[in-house]
Formats: sequence, structure tokens, C-alpha cells
Amino acid sequence: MIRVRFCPSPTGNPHVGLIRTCLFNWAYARHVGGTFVLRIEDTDAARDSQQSYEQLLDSLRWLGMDWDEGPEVGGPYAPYRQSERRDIYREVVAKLLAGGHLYESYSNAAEIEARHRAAGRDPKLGYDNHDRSLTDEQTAAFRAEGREPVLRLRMPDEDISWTDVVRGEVSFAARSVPDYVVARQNGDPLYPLVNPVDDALMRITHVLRGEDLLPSTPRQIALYRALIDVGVTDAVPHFGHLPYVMGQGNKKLSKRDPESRLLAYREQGYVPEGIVNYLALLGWAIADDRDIFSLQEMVEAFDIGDVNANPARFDPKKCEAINATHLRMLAPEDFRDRLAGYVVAAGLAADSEVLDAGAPLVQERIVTLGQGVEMLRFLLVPEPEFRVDEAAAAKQVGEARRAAVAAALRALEGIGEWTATAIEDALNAALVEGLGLKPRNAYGPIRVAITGRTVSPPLFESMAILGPQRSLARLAAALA
RNA sequence: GCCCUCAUCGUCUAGAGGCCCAGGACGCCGCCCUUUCAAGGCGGUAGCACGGGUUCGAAUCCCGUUGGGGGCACCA
Repeated sequence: MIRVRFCPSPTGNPHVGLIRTCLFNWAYARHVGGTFVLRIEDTDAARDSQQSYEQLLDSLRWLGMDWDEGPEVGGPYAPYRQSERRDIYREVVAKLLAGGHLYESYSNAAEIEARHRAAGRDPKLGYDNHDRSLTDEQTAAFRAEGREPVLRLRMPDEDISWTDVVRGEVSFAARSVPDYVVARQNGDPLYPLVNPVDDALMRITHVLRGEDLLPSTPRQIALYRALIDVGVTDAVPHFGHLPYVMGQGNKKLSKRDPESRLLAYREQGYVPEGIVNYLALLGWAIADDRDIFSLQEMVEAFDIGDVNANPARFDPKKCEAINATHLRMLAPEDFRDRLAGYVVAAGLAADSEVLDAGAPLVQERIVTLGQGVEMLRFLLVPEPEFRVDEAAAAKQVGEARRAAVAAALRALEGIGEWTATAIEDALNAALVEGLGLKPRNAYGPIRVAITGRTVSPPLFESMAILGPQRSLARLAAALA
């Protein structure tokens, strides 16, 4: 049984690189019929926040990634928040200590550096394993000084290698990784201990995580072997290191980059289908001639071994294009309903008739639902609040404009039935045939008067929905 | 500095020795359609980082160089 996990720290807002890592874990679990575990690594009280935690869960749910075990759903290895597992770690530390895998270390950074200098080595070399062989007398002396030790794991004196599921063979030479601190002076366990311990206790079989953690893998494997030795677990999991998601230039997309904030996409009206599809493309391809697919299709095709090892740049343009495609693929009623949610969020009344008529007009011409709201605003806004966009108005000045609007007003005042085709016929007769105007010159001023913008849904349909009274009033207002 | 890692169009990728004088997508540029903006249709632009091997044959395998990224905490 394959068990994978996603174990974010609830610090700051969820960002797209993190979510992409989650997606690959989730999709792999679903593809192989395994178990997807969500664990919250909230051992850093200073940086963790409840808001961040909630946004994390919210983000996963929005995108359709459900977890089999974890917060709010429980599971056989609960609790799934590390802040609630401190006793477990203390117990494991005691076992490792008893098994001789951990030892007390009193060296501080200055002493380590001094030793390197004295030996003519690079002072930045890191811990030198000096305290491995402390005598009882030395230990007693440190104690007498009132110094408290940290606990370090004794690294094995052999090369450590593994077959990374996304990179293949990776190997670290013996002694290239120093003994590392596993618990603080006060007994608090640290991430390098807690993370593998939980993976071990939760029977995780595949650790799929960001490539920033690749250099810490030898330590974790060493810890795993120690855990096996003291009977805490019985196997070392498979490791797979996923490539970074990069921002502009050669920088890893950071939490501070605005385009990294996942929920910003929801706010703008990206649909989960679009975001998840785009994120999947960062390091993976479903086929050589296709890049549009559903979550379900991804699950059917996804294999962690197919993931690319090289970092992917987040391309907002492509993300937009993918989202637009998904928007167009939505069933009309579905699109309408989703758009309605954004209409309400924008503080507008989601008039059902107007939305029924207007949504189909914008579904093919927008990239985000937020743009859909803006495009239909002229229909949804209470008449007294209707405003013509200044930039749009500035483009439509002069006598020709007045003549076109005046002629349109005259032509429409006497119109029999108020339908898109009737409006089109009347305006064509008056403006194109009557005044001899080119269509683009004839309809530009009308469009701005009616919709308040230079970009809008099709004009005649827009006027049909707006109705004769409001349409004529806006034309009249444009002449004032 | 030491260790690790990555390397195909501007970007995301397909490619696991001959199917590739390298395919798709986004972008960009034309044209068509057209009441705006789109969408759609058609066409175009552009790439195997470099140098050595191995092989009858290399984008694909090996070595090196260069370049990019990451890690070397009592943070996670």
C-alpha cells in the first residue's frame, strides 16, 4: 500500500510552488490507489498562524484535493498536527539515546570555528563531530559550568545513496554530512528529527518534496536506519525531489512574489480546473500533443516517475490561457452560476434574468470571472450609478461622434420591437447606410455610451438586454 | 569555499541511439472572419549550452567545461 504525504508549515499564505508539490503527491496517491496524508508541521510557534492553517485547507479543498488522513478527518496515526505530538517525539528521542545513536554535544559555533582555524581548515566547514568522543570527565566539566547539551545524531561512516524517484541515483560521500542536531537544549525536537519520525510512524512509503530538501536526505536516511535499529519503524521510504517553481528571472518563486499567492487567483476569478491544470504542467506533461485536461484525467495518467527534474518557470500568460480554455469548456449554466458568485462578491445584485442573458455573451471573451463581472457591470449596476469609463470617453469626442449617437437615438426611438436583430437593422440603416459611416466608426461611440467601455459584449445583444428605456437614456446622456 | 543538483524554441514541455535537418502548447508576428474586444480558422518565427569521447549512427550514453539552482542553523 502506497502512502504519501503533504506536510506544510502554516506560515504565510499558501503559494503556488507548495500547492504544486501537494498536487503531485495527491495525484500520485490517487493514481496508484494509495493513501494521501495531510500533516501540519506547526512546531514553530513564532511563525505559525491559524489563518495560514485555514488558508491551506481552504486552498486544497478549492482545488479538489481531498486527504484520507489528516486534520479534520482524523486517521489511525492521529494527531496530524505536530504541535500535538510532542510527547511522541520525546519518547523517540529517549529510544535513540538509549540505542547509542544520539549523543550529547556541548560545542558552540565559536568553538567549532576555532578548532577549524587551529587545524588550518576552512572555518565555515560546519560541525566537526568533535563531541562524539567526549570522556565522562569532559562531560562532567561542561555540566559543572552549567552548560546544557544539544543532542546530535551520529552519522554512519559510509556513503549514503538512494534511487530518487524523479532523479535516479543520488549519492553522498561518507563524512560529507556532519552529525546534526536533533533536539535543542531544552529538549524541543527539531524539524530534521520530527519530519522523518512522523513519516516513519505514519508509515509513509514515498516522500515527495521540494528539491531544497535533497541535501538533507542523507541525514534522514541515517536517522531512518537508527529508527529501524531501535524498532520504531522497519523501512526507509522512497524519496523523490520535485523541481522548483521559479518566478521571473532565475529566482525561486517566493512567498513575497504577488504571483505566488494561490488564493489571489481565486479572487481574480481563475477557476480551480484552470489553476490545477496549469500547475500540473510545471514539471509534467500528459501527452506530447495535449496540455488541457481535467483533474480526473490527470489522476489517470500521472506517474511520479514522469516528473521532470529541471526547475519550471511560472508563466502568467500561459496560466491565463489555460484558465480561459477551461472557462470556455464549462457548461453554460455552470459558468453562469460561478460568474454569479463573483458578481455578488463585487457588491452587485446578481439579477437572474440579466445573468442568464449576459453570461453566454462573455463566456467566450474573458480570461477570468472577474473580467466577466467588469464586462457585464453596465447591465448589473443600478442606473444612477452607471458611469462611462474616462479613458473610453476620451477616445470618443467630436462632431462625428455626436452625429452618430444622435442618429442612433432617433432611429431607436421609433423602433417596433426591442430585439437584437431589430436594433441591428435600425442602426445599420441609420448609421451605415444613412450617414455613410464605417461600422467601426459608427458603433464605437454607441458602445461607449451604452456600456461605458470600449470593450464589451456584442453591442446589439447588450442593448437588447439593457432594454429600451435605459438604452435610450444612456444615448441621450451621451449627447448632454 | 565544500557538497548536491539541473541543462531541448523567449516560456512550459515531447523526445529513454536510427521514427527528429527535433513534435505540441503559451507568447509573438501575419492573414481570414468581424459591430469593439475576444474566440475560432490558416500560416509564420524560434531550440538540442559548449568541447571531447563511445557508436555504422547521439538531443538521447560517458567525461569535462560553462552556465543556472539549492544546501552547508539549537528555521521549517
